Amino acid sequence: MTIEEGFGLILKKYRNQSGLSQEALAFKSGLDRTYISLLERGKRKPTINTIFSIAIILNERPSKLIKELEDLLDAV
Amino acid sequence: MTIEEGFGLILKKYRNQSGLSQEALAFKSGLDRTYISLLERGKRKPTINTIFSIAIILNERPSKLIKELEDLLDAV
DNA sequence: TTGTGACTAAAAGTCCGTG
DNA sequence: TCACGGACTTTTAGTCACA
Repeated sequence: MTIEEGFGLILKKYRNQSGLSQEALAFKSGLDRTYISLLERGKRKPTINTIFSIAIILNERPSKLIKELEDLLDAV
Repeated sequence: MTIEEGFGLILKKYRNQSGLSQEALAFKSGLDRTYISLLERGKRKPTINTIFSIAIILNERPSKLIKELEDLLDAV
């Protein structure tokens, strides 16, 4: 699994937990609906700013998402 | 302070702690020396992959760097 | 040893749409 | 509600010569 694929899985998980649609998350974070879709499918590598923007909207600490990503990648 | 400026400070701190020059870090991480310089001065927003690459060379967990960045930004 | 300007190639990110 | 695609603009990735 690549870093971006792992990030996509984690993003999707937290977004679903928050009850937000891709479109709602996109709107709140100032990103594009199709870009959220690309991220969740592991087709894009977010910049550090994008990671922070999304994490904040999801009410999570960026480091928590990254920690979970590390664990996911280590687990393979 | 912007996210990328904060990241630059943290990168520089850890690089200095490791005793590596920008050039040495660049060589080990397969990046360009001037790109490391750009990152440390907050002139670039690294992608998630770049963050992971650099953290690994510095023998740190990416989440630790991000955690420190959060604290730095919160502290302001 | 590092900062910087100038640059090209590549990827981030947007906006239109469809099924 | 989402995956997916084409076409697009903006920004980062990555390199070089020079100070």
